[in-house]
Amino acid sequence: MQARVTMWDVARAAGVSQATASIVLGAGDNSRISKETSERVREAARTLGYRRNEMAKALREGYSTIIGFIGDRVASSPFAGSIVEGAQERAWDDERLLVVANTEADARLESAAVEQMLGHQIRQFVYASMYNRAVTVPTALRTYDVVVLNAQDVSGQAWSVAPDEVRGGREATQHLLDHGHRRIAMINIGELESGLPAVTGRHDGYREALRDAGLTYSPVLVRSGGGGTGSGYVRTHELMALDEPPTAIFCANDRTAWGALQALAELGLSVPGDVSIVGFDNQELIAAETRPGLTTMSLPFREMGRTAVEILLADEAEDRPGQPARSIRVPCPLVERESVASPRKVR
Amino acid sequence: MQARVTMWDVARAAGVSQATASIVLGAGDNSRISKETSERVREAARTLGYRRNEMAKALREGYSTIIGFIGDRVASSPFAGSIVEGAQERAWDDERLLVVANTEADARLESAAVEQMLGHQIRQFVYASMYNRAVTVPTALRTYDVVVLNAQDVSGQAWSVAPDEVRGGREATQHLLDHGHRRIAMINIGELESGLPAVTGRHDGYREALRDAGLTYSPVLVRSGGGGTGSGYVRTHELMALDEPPTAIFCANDRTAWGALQALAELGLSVPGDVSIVGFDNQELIAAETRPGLTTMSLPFREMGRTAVEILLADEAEDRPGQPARSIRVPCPLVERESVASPRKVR
DNA sequence: GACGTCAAGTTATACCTATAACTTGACGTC
DNA sequence: GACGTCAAGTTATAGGTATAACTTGACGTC
Repeated sequence: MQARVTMWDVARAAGVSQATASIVLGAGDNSRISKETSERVREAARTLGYRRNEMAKALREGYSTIIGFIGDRVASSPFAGSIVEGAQERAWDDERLLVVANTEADARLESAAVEQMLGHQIRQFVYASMYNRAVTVPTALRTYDVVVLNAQDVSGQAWSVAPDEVRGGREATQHLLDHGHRRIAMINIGELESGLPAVTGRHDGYREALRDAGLTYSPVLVRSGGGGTGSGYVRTHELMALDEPPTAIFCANDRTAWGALQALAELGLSVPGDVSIVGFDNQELIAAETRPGLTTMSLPFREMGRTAVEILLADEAEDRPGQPARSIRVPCPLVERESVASPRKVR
Repeated sequence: MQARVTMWDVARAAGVSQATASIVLGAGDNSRISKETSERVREAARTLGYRRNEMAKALREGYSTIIGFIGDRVASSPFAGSIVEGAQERAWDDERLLVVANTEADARLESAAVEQMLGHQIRQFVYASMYNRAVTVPTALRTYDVVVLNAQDVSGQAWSVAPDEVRGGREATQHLLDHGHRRIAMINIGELESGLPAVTGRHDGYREALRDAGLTYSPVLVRSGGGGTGSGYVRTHELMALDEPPTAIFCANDRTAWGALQALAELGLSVPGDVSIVGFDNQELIAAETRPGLTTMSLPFREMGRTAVEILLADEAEDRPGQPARSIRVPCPLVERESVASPRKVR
């Protein structure tokens, strides 16, 4: 409504030149202007309701302060939703805006989004994946600041931030060991050959924990499934039909764990009385609402989002040119609910 | 990497003036330039890899084409996640970027976000709420184009887009009526006095459907709960303990429905054999995974997001000044799974 | 053949900011 | 008292685009 207020207006009101207003109102070193003048300018800006035109600034400086967030579906997935939230939050701490683009894993959409963002002089990007996998950063972005999120960069050029799957698997298993379990099964969420970090990493962690506890890895106790409730249900029935059934099951995601709970209920076995369960992902909608509540490893989405933007901003501040990219592993904290207890004493 | 290529470069390469390049490359009427020259310019732009500087454009025009999305938590909530996706998708159809801001319902954060967006010359906003309620559009935005999403605008000044709760409630109930049920209970997700559209609307719909079917509304069959699994569980036990228990229950959300399923399983009653259940919200994680799968009303988040942006863009195209704001109701489609069947013949 | 009309461009300018380069006057120094 | 130094500003400019206003030449008309 009210006519736009520019630096000129502020300067005029304060009786100084536009340049002086810019120096005072800008972020940089303003020691060149006396205290009194500075205050007069700031006061004028305040009363006039001055708001900097970020477009003019971006044009002048050659880049925008907006951060681009490009994801295959992350923004919306109920799964990883808060990854955007974390990123946005961190950006916000530095008064930065975040634009999001969903590419739906469509290369044409992706390159259009990249073009559009580059057109907006955006120079810092988060390139996120819905699930932890290996991705290729679009060529057009290579020259700019990119952090790969919830994924691994194939080229190894860019920084990446992903959950520490191995450690998560190890700690989940360790939690069961700590309660005294010795016969611990695992239901995975895919084939090891897939090479997906979530699949191989959680399994590796499971294996490491057993080894560190001096237990032998028993292939018969390790099953792969599809990641859905159904496979958790089926695999659990198989496991419990063994001659020596497990006293605890580490399910590599919560849906699988839910299926396990259903199967155990059907068998008349109580959780955690007869069998303990640990899940993975901490999907609130499931884990908090099953009976009993599911003890599970939380995927630190918000944290990861924050970290990714943190790296971008630190990068810019330090202005380090050739520092080698690193791959950051964010730990997956254990969320304790009611599905774990000590095994019954047999004999 | 390669030096920035501007319209000047394109113009030079094509042997024309920058103005000509602008006219050809711009969106507007370019009939003033001959076919051949136009083609020459476009060709030059293509080979040079010209990309318009949107900042310069925004500066010149006085507004950005970016759309601002401000929400209390929508962007991240597993609940309404795809509302952003829908908005972004629609924006994208017109090659528009969307910036998101999570305000966490914090007024200071909100006004900072608004300021920041205004500073970026953003002039079109979606103001979204996590759940359907009455909201007040920030004063600073009043002069601009705002569509209120998943909420009602208190002032009635702005357009709003929200789910058609009443119709959803009616259709859910109708679905049970169609299967022959006559004794249909409802477990609500809050007190009617709260005035929340989700609570009152779904209830009104339930009531209308009964009335249209010539049935009397029986208060004893209507319970209010908190919306969680626990309340669904408790209320269902109460309902089934009645002298004449219902043959079907309309649960006003999926978590409540899940609790109902748990209670019925405990009572040894089969769903849908003994009792039919309809939920609301279609939370995939729950509704698709319960046994039996839950028949429920889907909240059209993606659709709503699309619609909101659609309105913003249409608004701009038509350039209609004083057209009165309208409140758009988006229908909630029924998603059929396995929790509804005809009632057992009694006697 | 003087004039109007039209197509196809071109010139000039504004949008708002940040900063390099310059100015001005006061003060200190020997 | 000639000169250097410094504080506290100011002037001028660039950054890329869109468009209003102008130019130029060809053609048609009476």
